[in-house]
Amino acid sequence: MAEQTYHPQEIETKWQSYWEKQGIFTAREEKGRKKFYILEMFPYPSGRLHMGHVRNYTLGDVINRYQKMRGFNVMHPIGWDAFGLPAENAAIKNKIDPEKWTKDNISYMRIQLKKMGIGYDWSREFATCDPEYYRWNQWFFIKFLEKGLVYRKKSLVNFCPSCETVLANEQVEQGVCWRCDSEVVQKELEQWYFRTTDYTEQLLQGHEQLTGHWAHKVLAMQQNWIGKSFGTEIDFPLVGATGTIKVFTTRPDTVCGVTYMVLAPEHPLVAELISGNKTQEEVLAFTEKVKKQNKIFRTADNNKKEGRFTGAYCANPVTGDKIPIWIANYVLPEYGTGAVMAVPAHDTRDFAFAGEYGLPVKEVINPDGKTTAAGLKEAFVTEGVMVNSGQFDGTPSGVGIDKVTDYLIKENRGRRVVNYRLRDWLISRQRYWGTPIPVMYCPKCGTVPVPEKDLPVILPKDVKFTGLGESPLAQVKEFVETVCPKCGGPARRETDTMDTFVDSSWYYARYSDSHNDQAPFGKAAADYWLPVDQYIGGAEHACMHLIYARFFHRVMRDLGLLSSDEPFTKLLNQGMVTLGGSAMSKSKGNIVDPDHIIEKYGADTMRLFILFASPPEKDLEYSDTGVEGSWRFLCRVWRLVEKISNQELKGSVPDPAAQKELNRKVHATIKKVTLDMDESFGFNTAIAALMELVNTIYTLENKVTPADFSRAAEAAVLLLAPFTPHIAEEMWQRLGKSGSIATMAWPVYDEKATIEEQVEVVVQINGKVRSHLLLSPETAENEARERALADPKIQELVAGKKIVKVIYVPRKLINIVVA
RNA sequence: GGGCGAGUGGCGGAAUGGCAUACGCGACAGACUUAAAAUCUGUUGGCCUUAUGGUCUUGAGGGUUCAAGUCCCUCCUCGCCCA
Repeated sequence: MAEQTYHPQEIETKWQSYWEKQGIFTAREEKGRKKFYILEMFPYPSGRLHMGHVRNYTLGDVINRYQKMRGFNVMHPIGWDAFGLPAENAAIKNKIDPEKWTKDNISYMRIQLKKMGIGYDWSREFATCDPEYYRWNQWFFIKFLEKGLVYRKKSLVNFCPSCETVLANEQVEQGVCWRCDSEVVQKELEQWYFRTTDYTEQLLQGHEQLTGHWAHKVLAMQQNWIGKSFGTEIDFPLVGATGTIKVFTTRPDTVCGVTYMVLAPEHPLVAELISGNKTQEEVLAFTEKVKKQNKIFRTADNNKKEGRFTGAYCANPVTGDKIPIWIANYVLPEYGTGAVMAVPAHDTRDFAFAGEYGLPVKEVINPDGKTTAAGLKEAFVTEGVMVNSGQFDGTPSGVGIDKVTDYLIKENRGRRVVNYRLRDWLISRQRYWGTPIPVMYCPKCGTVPVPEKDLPVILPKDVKFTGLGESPLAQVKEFVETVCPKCGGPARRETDTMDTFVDSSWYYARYSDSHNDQAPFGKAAADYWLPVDQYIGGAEHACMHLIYARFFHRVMRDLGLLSSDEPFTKLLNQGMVTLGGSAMSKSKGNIVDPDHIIEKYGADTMRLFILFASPPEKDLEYSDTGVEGSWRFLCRVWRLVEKISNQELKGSVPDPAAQKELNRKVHATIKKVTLDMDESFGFNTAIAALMELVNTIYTLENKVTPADFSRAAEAAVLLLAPFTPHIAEEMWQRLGKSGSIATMAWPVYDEKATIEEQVEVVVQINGKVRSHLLLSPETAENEARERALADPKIQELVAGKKIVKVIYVPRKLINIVVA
């Protein structure tokens, strides 16, 4: 046997520099030519690539190369999500400048991406920490301000004590920080917000055009997050005082069962209601304590409900009953109106609270329309029939919701309202390594935006990192102290920076015109390239990046910067790469380093493994033997081409049936691979089909002419090109072809050639396979039936039985149903 | 508690309602070799059977259908999101 001659290390660097020198993946706008914009979520430059990156960028590159071969004008850019906390933490820990740390990481990871053979248009590369980029964050901030889409407000906010900064709602998962898993606490701070809620309905409605193109799961997550609910707002007038408490409820049918009212401790009426009360001090202390509690903890079902009576009462607008007003930890200020009408008989939490404090339970919904004699053991939360509700008695609760609401509207005590869970996006961060918020505070003029001509507000260098307290920028005198552009007097700069999700909300649009220094991007370029045709990334961004970007896109549209409604036409969410069944992580010590795989087997083997091991959406378990298998397959294809280039093929007497079969397999494979690429992201099955083709070529090697063999091998090499581009280029060259395979046209199949002359048709009796027939695919039903019944085995089994019917599925089966 | 998704050989996985287990890994046997690696050939879901063959099998149980991994209902387990 010949010595191994496939040396990926040599050919991979050779073709990587070829692609770069020839500018194979440099994209240019070409009017009239159909574009395809493929993008993967850009990486945070954490240091080195991990297998998750490898998967993400490999998937993107397969689509990139495939669509290019299909004739599209493809743009496939890359850049760096370069602002963020790890750089700052590294600075605190190792006394390295965050900028240097970030840029060193980028340099290393850029080399890694190139070593993977990803075909990027590097001319469009940028990092979000470049002032040329973040100046446009600042520019957007000011445009948003002009449009009233930015505002500053003091309120209780999520604060991560470990990251020393506030967080947006989306960045708190189950009560802990999305980045570091520390428990989030509440702090009252004055902060900047983007008015995402102006676009709530649009974000929801935009789902219509994304349905079918985005993972159902992601759309469902966003829908949950936006949390639209229809309900009734009811006014409960205070007793012995003017004013009302407004509550939002989705169950107005239970209004007669209200036995107490609960306000969130943050509710604006609290102070007034307890004022002058004997227990005022104690209740106040209680509200202060609860305000600091974690929200998830407060609302958890199994958490102990705590509350205090305010001493005040309100009246039930339907029954007129006098209702005590309580304050409790389980009501949050941001849900609905921050006040809840408590119906212990029909709400689990209210029931628990009532039990804790001995409050009455009044049943108003019952499955049979009677009352439960023994009293309720738990809340009855499902629908039933209204009881104890005066004029509404006997009404089914579904109907009751409308009836009660109509009554309240007539009485001017309520209204139909739509409630959303989505809040405005808190973008202030008390950190250094981010975009400075371009605002200053002047004692005379108040809050003054930095004039457009003065942008960018540059992030100062040589900052001290104490890791404590407010933004490190506050310590930089030269930065903070400035001059008010309005009055010329002294002013202080805002020292908070922007959430880094601002950076990633529009980077995909910047790629259309990366180096524009007059605007974030030109309209012509944006209109040519946008939206992104295919976006790829993890589903963990469903409620963060993917909502923010959709919001931003629409704002950019309304600013006249671009013309589409949605940023990402199609979205593919790749699964995780696991080892030992769990996600790779440093702390678990189950890391596989892509560099090592490339060193040992080359990038093509790594790419092939990752594509073949699992469909893109599913989790993928790393396996050394799986990598070996991919390597073996590539060696096998390589030897195929060597037989041609070394002219080892013997010109044996060709067998026409084998020639025809090989040709059929070639066309069937082109068809299978093409459909897998176009319809699903069936890269694993496409590769399986290629393996079958290669197996067939070997099997028929001695029964076909060298020309037949070469044609089949050429097709295999072309089909392999998007997956394993280096070896494909090299083989293409060795097959005597000129030009880069990356620029070749995708092979076309002949439908007629894919049809088999004879197909095996199964003969079933009562659904059980009893025999097989070889038939032409066009065999008519009559003939097929005769052939089946003539089969000796079938005759034996059918003998003496009555044939009820015969089902014939051409090319598949004949099912004889006997009595 | 609600919503969504998943559950198929020893393993990763494949199957427009039409032969379940393609392709790969692993394992076993053989060829080549002094030997090993590499490569090549063959076998490889369970049970019964010398074989031919039979029979069972896609988390569990029902149903629809000539035919169900696939559609419907009930349930179990796991994952994710929301509460």
